[in-house]
Amino acid sequence: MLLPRDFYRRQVQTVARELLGKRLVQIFDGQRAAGIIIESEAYDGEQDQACHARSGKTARNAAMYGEAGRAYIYFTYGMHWMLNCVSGEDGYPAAVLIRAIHPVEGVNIIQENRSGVERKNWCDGPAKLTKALAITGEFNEFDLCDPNSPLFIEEGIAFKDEEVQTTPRIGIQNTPEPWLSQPWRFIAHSPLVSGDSL
DNA sequence: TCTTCGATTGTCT
DNA sequence: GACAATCGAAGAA
Repeated sequence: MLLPRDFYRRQVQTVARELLGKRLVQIFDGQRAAGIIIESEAYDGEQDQACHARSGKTARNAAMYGEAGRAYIYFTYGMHWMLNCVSGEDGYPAAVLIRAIHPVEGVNIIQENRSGVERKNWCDGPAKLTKALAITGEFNEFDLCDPNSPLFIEEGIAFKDEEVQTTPRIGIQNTPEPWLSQPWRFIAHSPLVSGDSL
C-alpha cells in the first residue's frame, strides 16, 4: 500500500520517525528492488543551519520547496547521490534523508549494483543505498506517492518506540548549536533486521 | 572568476 | 584511525 501524500505533510521529525519500517521501492526494468527503511534524519527549514535550505531557495534545493511526498536528490563529495523525502507543508523546505535500508526484494539486482561488497554493507549508508538501487539525479522531484513512478514508498512494518534510537545528526560540519545537537537522527533496532547493517 | 567545502565512502596503515 | 577521491554549488571577491 502506497503512502498517501498527507503522510509527508506533517512535521518533518514525525515523518522521519514514521518512515522507519516503510518500504522503499524502485522499479528496475519492470522488476522490483526494495528495502525496509531503518535509518533516517530530519532537516527542518531555513532556520536549520544544517539544512540545505539555510541560504534560501536555489536551483539545487528547489525540490525541497515543492510539494510534500516528492524526492529531493542531490550530488555531493563529487561522487555521491543522496535521497530525501520532501516533507512538511507544501512549499516549506524540509526533508528526510534516508540513511539506510534493509534489502527485502530484488536482492539479485542490489547484489549486482553492489558487486564486490559484503551483503551487510550493501545499504548501510545514504550513498550506499542510492548506489544499490541505482538512484541518481534523474529521479529528483519524482513523486513518491505515484504508483506509476519508478520510485515510491509503501507501507511496511511498525517499529516500537523502544526499538527506535535517536541521536544527533552526523556528517554535518560547521553547524552551530543548537542545530548540531538536535536529536533528529532515527535508527531502528529490531529482531526483524538484526544481523544486518547496524 | 576564484576558493572553499560538503547530509560520504573506500582504502590503506 | 587517518585520509584521498572528486566536482559542483554557494559565497566571496
